[in-house]
Amino acid sequence: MEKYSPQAIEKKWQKKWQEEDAYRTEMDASLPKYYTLEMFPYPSGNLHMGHVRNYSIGDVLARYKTMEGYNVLHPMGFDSFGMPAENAAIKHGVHPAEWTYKNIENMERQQREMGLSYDWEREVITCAPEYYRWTQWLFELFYKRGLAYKKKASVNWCDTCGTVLANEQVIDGKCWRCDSEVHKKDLSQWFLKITDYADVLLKDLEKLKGWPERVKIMQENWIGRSEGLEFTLEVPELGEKIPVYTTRPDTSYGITFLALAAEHPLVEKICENNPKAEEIRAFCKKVRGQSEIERTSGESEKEGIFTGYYCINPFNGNKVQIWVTNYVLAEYGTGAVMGVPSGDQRDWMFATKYGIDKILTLQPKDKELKLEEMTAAYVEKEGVLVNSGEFTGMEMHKAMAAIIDYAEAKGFGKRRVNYRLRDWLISRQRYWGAPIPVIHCPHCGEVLVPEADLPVRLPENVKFEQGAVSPLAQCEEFLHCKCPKCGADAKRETDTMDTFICSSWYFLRYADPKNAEASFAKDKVNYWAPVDQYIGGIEHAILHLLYARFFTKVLKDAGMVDFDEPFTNLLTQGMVIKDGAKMSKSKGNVVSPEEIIAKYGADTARLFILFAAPVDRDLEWSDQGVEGAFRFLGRVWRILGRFEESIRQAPKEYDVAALSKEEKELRCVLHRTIKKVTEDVRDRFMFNTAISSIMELVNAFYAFQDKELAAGLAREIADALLRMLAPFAPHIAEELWFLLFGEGSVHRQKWPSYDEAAMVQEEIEIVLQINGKVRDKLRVPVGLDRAAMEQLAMEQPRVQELTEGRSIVKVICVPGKLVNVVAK
RNA sequence: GCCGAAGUGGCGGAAUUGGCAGACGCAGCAGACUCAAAAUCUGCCGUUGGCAACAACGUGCCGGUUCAAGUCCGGCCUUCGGCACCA
Repeated sequence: MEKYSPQAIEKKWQKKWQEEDAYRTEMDASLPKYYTLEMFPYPSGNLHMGHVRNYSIGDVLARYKTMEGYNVLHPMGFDSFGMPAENAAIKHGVHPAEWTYKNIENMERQQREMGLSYDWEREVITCAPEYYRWTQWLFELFYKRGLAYKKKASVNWCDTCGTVLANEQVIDGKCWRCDSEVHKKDLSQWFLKITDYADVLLKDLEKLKGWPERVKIMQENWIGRSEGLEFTLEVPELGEKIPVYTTRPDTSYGITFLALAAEHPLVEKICENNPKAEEIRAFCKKVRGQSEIERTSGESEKEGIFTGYYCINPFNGNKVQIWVTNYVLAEYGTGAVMGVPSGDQRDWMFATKYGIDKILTLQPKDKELKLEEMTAAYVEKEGVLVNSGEFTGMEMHKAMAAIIDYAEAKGFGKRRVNYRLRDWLISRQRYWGAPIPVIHCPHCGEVLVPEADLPVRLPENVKFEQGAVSPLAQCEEFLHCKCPKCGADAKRETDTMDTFICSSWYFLRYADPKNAEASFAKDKVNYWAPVDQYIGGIEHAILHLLYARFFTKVLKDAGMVDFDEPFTNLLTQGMVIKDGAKMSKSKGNVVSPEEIIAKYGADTARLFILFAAPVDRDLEWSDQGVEGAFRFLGRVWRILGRFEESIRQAPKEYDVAALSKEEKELRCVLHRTIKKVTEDVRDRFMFNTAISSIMELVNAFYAFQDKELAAGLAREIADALLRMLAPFAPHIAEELWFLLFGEGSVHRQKWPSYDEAAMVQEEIEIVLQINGKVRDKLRVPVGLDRAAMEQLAMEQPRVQELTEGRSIVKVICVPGKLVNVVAK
């Protein structure tokens, strides 16, 4: 055998696999299916180590499940609409499509060089008209079901990107892509009604047993369900009622002011014929002009202005001042909040600052509170009501329910559930996205583009200029059209869809990627989906994973799929870091996968990245660690080379009983390794320890390098070793399989099974402890009972020596493990 | 502030059900091979004391349960992540 040379053998097998369509998958209802999926990448141009990790994990699973006899779907595609392509167009004058497809070509090449077992026939590219046609079709489905609507709203705007953003895309008040500050703008925009599904998106998290707890908690927080009371306070002077929402109805008797958001619709009415109108308007203008960061950051000062008007607390008839403030959110609840200084710290600070009254309504069971002695609101989650009319003396949690009942009975309030989740803003003022298939007709209003006319194609002849409005809005040939209903001159919608729409259903398209009649055939999707194992980064915990769940639920309700959750199991991989920080160009700590593969081969790159850390933890990149992985593959190569002759000539069946004691022990190691690796891969995704075990097996094999070894056993080891190695390092396993066994791919073999009988040892080592400390070790026959163990232990000179002159309190025996002698 | 995860040798990490702490790998040290080096193969490798046998200590900190705790319980500390004026 020649020297291990990954460059030569990897190219050879990649070519062969491609020629033979080795990873083509077809639907086969007679086989159990397994759908494993890695989050598809944005075609930025090059793979980074995060991709390598993601795909290596997925490929191990896909190959392992195939060997276990599953019909495996393992596809790949590109999430190829989005800003960077358009920015490249502005900067370099290259068309986004050209830039994107060039990048896809390069990344595909890199993926092929990794030796990944994708069925490339199923590739999905979201910017292709054959795909976005169906994205548009799905938009129309949502529209017809009342789940897509356009409305004027105060929305997040990023100047740098020149577009609006969804709430989920605003991180700490900044744009998720370019990190510039986001501010509010009043615009007419398209939304998807994800809030209609808030309740079921929350409730069904319970079904996701195979999801990491932290991801579920993040979604739970994001949805933000709360229960409370909505009730109205009358404003007699204006003949108006102001609704408020509270989760603390038990404090309702303590209202001393009412706080309106600066955006509240009543503010304008309040300003009519109001001597303070100018002042109030100026205050609102100032507040609304502030950025999200200024308005919400940390302990920003609470400010407000008294309107001169009063409303009536319906519980006790108290007259309550109406204020406009900077700390009430317009979009949450009703945009108006009851102010209870004694029960809420923000209200306390506000009332103190502006000299507003305070009324105590809650105190601890065993202690009387006095307002004059308090320096902060009483916010504990237990207490008894005071100054609360008929509810005085009631325990607060009982009072919450009783007060809600009271408000409902009197007809001024209602029990209500509230969510933090807002509707999903999906329109983008950009070119490189799927056009929203809507036509605005002066006579008919909003009209959907007829299904037969889909896709609404992106025009190719457009200009890209820095800071300009969307190229689509300037493209006359795109803009002007006829109304499909009445034939009048009409205009197209020029907004495109958020790319997260494209990625909310791509995993379904893989089941039927070339369907030109529908987004997918129902039987195919119901065979393959839901995804059995989804793998990707934690950064999508809310964004993509919430949207995809929403889409799936809508498609279920529309009768298009039979399942209501898209991803049965989710694995969130850790980041690849170097020198303690995430790899990034700005930090200069990027290691290029392409260079690593060129130097050591894909097998080494894959093996290292799977071995260096458990999949869900961050992984510290180590150039020396890569060397180690490479050395290990070399060791495998050499030890099999050492026994090449006997492996080739050995018969499949051989007499195990004739093996020497040492050989039997080696065979025992082999079968224990098979068991361990199987369990680590199948049940725990502990690829790092699976690889360790294979290394231990190889080390045990090396003990025979200068000795005679029964040919049958050498063959048995080589056979199982290569099968186990195949999912991790597919090329070297294939090459050695070919060299040693000739015909047939290792990847079409069955996963090895272990022989319990081979794992039985005649003797095992047990530990002797005195008072819990290890003092000796002892080889004993397997199956020794407690009494015999104790007797044997007590006979040991070491035990006698150490317990001499002491009284034995008790002796604990754990069969097969240890004896602990407790002596005083 | 609320919620969550993590903390083990020089480093990455292992210990799955409470039962030998440190598997496997990296780095380091030594030996074999070689004129020599590289590569390869072999051995050693938690800390302290000791020539050694061995002993003491050791899984963020303090305490507890237990014959036995990295693992269970109570109380903290640190780091990272998510949410955060959500009424």
